[in-house]
Amino acid sequence: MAHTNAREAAPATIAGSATVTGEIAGDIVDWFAENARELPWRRPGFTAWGVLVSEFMLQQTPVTRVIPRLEEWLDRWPTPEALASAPSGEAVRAWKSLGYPRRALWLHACAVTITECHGGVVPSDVGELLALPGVGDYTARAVAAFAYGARHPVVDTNTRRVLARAVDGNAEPAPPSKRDLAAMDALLPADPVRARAFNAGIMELGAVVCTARSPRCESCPVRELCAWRAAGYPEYDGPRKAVQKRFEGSDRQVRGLIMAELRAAHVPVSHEEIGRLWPDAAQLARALAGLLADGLAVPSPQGGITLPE
DNA sequence: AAGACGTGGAG
DNA sequence: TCTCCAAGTCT
Repeated sequence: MAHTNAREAAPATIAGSATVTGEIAGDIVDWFAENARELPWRRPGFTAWGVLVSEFMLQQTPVTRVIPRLEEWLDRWPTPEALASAPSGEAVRAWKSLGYPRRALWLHACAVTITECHGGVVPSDVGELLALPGVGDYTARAVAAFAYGARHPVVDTNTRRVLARAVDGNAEPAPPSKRDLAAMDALLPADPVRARAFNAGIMELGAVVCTARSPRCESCPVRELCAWRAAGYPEYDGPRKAVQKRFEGSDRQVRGLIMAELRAAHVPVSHEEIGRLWPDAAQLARALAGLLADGLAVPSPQGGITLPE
């Protein structure tokens, strides 16, 4: 398996006790203070709006791909009000090839709601954040914690993997569940400043050390406390994760081709032009129908298809 | 509550 | 080449 060079002799450690989990949090906070990457959203004075935009872009998308889009976006639309006054199609166009373009539409809708219902200020309340389109358990708490310093458990895929290994002794986390929030909450330092650092630090640890493929256990700050290591790095034995379907030839690929065409065009794209994008007419029609249903594409009064207003 | 939803880099 | 998977959310 992939962890061969990370394995070491299993120490006799009692993992999972309150003491150990408290040490884990403290060690991660200390490690993060020394090892945090310099990222745009960690710059002093980065706005709550910037945090919200970055969290949308980071959903299922690697940091390195997000950074250039984020900088462009915030230069152009530095406030929710600025984005709200632009056509939603411009948001989709500026999203470029980040993927999952519904996020651009949702982010635009967030800007409109924030402008009209929240006085142009990104909400700090988790309930109000959850009410925004495209904002789920992760993003709502990430904004509350990172933009406003509130003490909430922030649970993403990195956090779940680190907790699965260090606390539960499993190679991989169980499928996401509401219980993850409670589990993280139990580890969260009482002090909001440290809680914030722990939330960010455990994500960072999962992103750069306790990675999915080849964890760098030799440089892990909680190596000595890790339940997975203590158990001798047992392989994952839970339910098999659903295999992601092949992208080549998929409806997703066809949707992507159509969206790329709409982004590139500044006049309506004719059905004939769309027809040239993909040989399978039935699949193409299905993809286009889906985009129309999602509001990512709209019929133009003059004929053809465009991005939304 | 599985499955849909983009894209591209790494191994 | 091909599989995995990356700061999730929605239905």
